[in-house]
Amino acid sequence: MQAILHAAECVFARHGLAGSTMAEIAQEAGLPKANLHYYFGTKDRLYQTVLEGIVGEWLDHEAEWITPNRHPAEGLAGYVRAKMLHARRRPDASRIWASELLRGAPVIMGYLCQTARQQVLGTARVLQGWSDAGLMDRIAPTHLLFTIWGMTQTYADFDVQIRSTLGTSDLSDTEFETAIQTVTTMVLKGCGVRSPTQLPR
Amino acid sequence: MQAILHAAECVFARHGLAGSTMAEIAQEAGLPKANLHYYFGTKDRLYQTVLEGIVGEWLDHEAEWITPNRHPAEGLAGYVRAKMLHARRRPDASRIWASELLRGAPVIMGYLCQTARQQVLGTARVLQGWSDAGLMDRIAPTHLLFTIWGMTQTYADFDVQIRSTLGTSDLSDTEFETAIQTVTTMVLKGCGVRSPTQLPR
DNA sequence: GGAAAACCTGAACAGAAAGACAGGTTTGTG
DNA sequence: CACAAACCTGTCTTTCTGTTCAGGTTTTCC
Repeated sequence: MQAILHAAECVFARHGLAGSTMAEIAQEAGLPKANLHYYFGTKDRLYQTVLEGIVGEWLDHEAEWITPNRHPAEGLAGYVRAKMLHARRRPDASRIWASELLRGAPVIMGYLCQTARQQVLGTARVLQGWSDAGLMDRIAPTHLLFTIWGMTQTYADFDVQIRSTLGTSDLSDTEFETAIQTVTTMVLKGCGVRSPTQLPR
Repeated sequence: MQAILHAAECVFARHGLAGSTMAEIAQEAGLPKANLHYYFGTKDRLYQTVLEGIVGEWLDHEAEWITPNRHPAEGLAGYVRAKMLHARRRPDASRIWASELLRGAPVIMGYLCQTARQQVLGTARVLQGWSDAGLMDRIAPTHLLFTIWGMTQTYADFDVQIRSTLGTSDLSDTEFETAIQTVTTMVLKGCGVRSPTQLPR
């Protein structure tokens, strides 16, 4: 059951929904194909289940780090780091999410337009608040989020490109730390975040 | 012939390689299925041909904008704008490229590790030169490129997410101009690019 | 004008993959 | 222990899809 979901996540991440076969997922899970159908009925339902498990992770760190009572230097840095670590720890989840979006999000459109949208707009309001309080530059809050998502997801979704450019078979921890540093710097300086030594709030 | 490639690009962008069928591409092109095979033999070869047409676009603007004799303020802003406009003008191409990378780039791995890598490293050297000349901060040059790619591609690949967040059925020109502004600002400030009023070079 | 080459396509084929199902095994429960 | 419920799986069926091929049409070139 859990093994199936794990195997499915792995296979879906490699080949996408259409490119994955129940047979391969079954083999990855070490189970007969019919077993998957016993638990999940159809391939689409299995995919949907996997996706639902991933969906929550997407906005996880947002509410934790981007809050009104934090200083943006702390909030943004923490958020970026959390997103980057997520990209490193769960690249399969990121890829499935990316693949779903690439197709136009047929399965999770509802979630995207409802729950997700509300939370993102809420986060954007916090960013706006930080700007209004003079803690950082005026910058389109939603677009700031889009750019952060873009930068961080790149490290999960397109790591072939990154690895082939750097010429390594996989990113070392130190190289990845450089990546985090770079993205963090881009965000903090890019938003003109004032030093947090001015007391928060 | 050209119609086939165009139709294929459109369909591949929507469903990915595995999710696309020759029948759908044929229909999109208004031709019988057998015709596609007459020209391209196999589905894989058709995909490869489409991809080869796209591959070149990826690095197109890099050599044009990021050159030693430009000031980084001009070079980076121009590059970002070019990439963003490309994302807007040819989202299908961007999506196919993204989809290929997501799968681990089985088809274009060779290109990626050879031609592409060399050019990217060359560009990185220009960025390094700008830093050395004191025109911008010291920042890991390759990672700077990765972040730019990430931010710009997001607007093509994941535009469902962007549209659903903003609550519009498609991005207006002015909204997109805001996006370009935001990304440009993030990059220029993020790299600490000095004002170009100090005469270039 | 005629032959050869290139172009085109309807119909059939072969393999793969999703799903159905019947029958078997284990687990839980009174 | 007995019975039911849940669990499991080998095999079969059906649908889909990439590909082939035989035969036709148009174009090119002498």
